[in-house]
Amino acid sequence: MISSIAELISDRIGAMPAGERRAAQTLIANYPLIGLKTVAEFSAAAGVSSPTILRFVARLGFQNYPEFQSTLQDELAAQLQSPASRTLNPPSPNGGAVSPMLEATLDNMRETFRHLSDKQLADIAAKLADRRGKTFLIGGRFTDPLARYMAAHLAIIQPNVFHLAGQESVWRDRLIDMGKRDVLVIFDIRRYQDSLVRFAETAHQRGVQIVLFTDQWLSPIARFARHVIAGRTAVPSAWDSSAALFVVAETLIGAVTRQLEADGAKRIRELESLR
Amino acid sequence: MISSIAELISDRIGAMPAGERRAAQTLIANYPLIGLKTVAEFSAAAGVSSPTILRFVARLGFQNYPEFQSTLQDELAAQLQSPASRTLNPPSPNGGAVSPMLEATLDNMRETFRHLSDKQLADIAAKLADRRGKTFLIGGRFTDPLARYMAAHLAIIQPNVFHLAGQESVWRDRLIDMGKRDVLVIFDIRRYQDSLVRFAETAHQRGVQIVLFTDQWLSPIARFARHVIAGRTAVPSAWDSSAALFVVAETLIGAVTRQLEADGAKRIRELESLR
DNA sequence: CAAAATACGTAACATACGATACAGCGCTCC
DNA sequence: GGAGCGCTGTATCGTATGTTACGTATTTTG
Repeated sequence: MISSIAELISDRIGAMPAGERRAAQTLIANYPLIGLKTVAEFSAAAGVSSPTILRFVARLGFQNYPEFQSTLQDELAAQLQSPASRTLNPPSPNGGAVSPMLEATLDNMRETFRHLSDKQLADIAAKLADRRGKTFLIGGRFTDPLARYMAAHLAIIQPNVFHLAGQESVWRDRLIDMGKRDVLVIFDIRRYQDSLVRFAETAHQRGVQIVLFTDQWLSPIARFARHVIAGRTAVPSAWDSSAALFVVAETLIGAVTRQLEADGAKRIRELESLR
Repeated sequence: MISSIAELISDRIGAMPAGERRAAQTLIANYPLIGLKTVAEFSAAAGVSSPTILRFVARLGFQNYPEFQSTLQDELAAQLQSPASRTLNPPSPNGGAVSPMLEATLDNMRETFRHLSDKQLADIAAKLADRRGKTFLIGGRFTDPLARYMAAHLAIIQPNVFHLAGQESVWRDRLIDMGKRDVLVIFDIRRYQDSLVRFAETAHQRGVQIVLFTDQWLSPIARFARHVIAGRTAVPSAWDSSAALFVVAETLIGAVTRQLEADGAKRIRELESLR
């Protein structure tokens, strides 16, 4: 079974004429980047002419050069999504089914945070800590618990935090309370829910600022969102993992708490005395 | 010092207009591949027009789109040359407040799983997959969302899964439905809730098998529990972290799903057709 | 609330890219 | 040694791509 272009090449390189073989070798030498550049650059690097490059990719079975490039990109994408596969096997300390799941989850978190700057988180935290407006939280089928989790914390350190639960008609009616100063935190990963998208759109039209927690393929809500947090969700399981988003949520909770420290501490003391 | 385009983006994303921010988000979401495609494809993926993409790369300081692409390719080349650098300690690309939180969380997970044997997880999974009895889930103030999350998944692959919500009196009355063959999954971390402890005790007396998710100091419920999962919760924040428990929950969900594969798949198909 | 500034998209444009036709060269096999 | 075949490069063509100008919508500011 041939899965990568690199294999395909080494399989057929024997049956190639000299010029095309040089093209093949140059591509293998610094795979796959040369293949993503233009035909002219590729040909220059290989020391052959453009048509030779084109004949080369044609011999590999591609209809045209763009098709060849797309395949290379897809290959690269698959590689980049699962860094674990590249790490020359972390020799699993306990060999069972646990390890791959844990490793994938840890990778997901690292990857998620790699693309998440302090500044971005700080901006969102500032927005959530801004007490001039209300904060609403809602999630999809599997992610609503994350919304609840976040709401449970935020509601303690500041007033006007609401988790939208129950039937669609119930929370849709609450749109009437939402305005420019309010923030709506939405959790939505595949398969994206129409009801949430519609809800987000309406809220957006009312000027509500949306903070979206989604997966790397971005829920359609992203187009209405002020802030988008894209978490990695792929794990060796039948389900997607929300763990990375969960950790981002916890990080945000911590950041908001820090910002509200003064007021928050006072509030917490008050709450304590209420018990 | 800004070394990668990704950092450059997260540095300036705050100062961008809406459209360009969408472009930035889509690029970050599946970095860097979108940026290697054509302007048209990029714009389509981001849901904006081509000029917006060009203005976006211009704002990042590039003279034209090809220059932007070249930089991305160079970056990719450097990454591909040294795969290890990605996984072995990403030398914290953002040195701010994010990193300690993330690092602590990752440590918590590793520690949690270090004391968790495959066998233990397999036993619990087997118990949860045993369809002769019912499964109840409940959690404390901050952990109830974890119970919900788990219930949302388990309820799909098997019948008789119930999340206990609402007022204490409501779920206490449901004790009457619980017996020897049933399983009660409880999430309880500091500060442990009396109501939950009492509930667990009664359930235990009725012969219910208890699976407890708690922190490393062990909730008093541990006395009654058949299985105890102790997760690390310490993070540099005002709150404890439930992330490690969350990952254990996801792992269990995966394990149960695998055990029920045959029946579960049939169930899922049925559910699909119900929509 | 009005006016100015900024941002965004549509559409036309120019360029650079991939594709193709053709000619020259070398190699192989009578 | 000559004829035929195959491989390669040059030059040209059509097109897809990046670019720019302009009008409209939206937001911001006084």
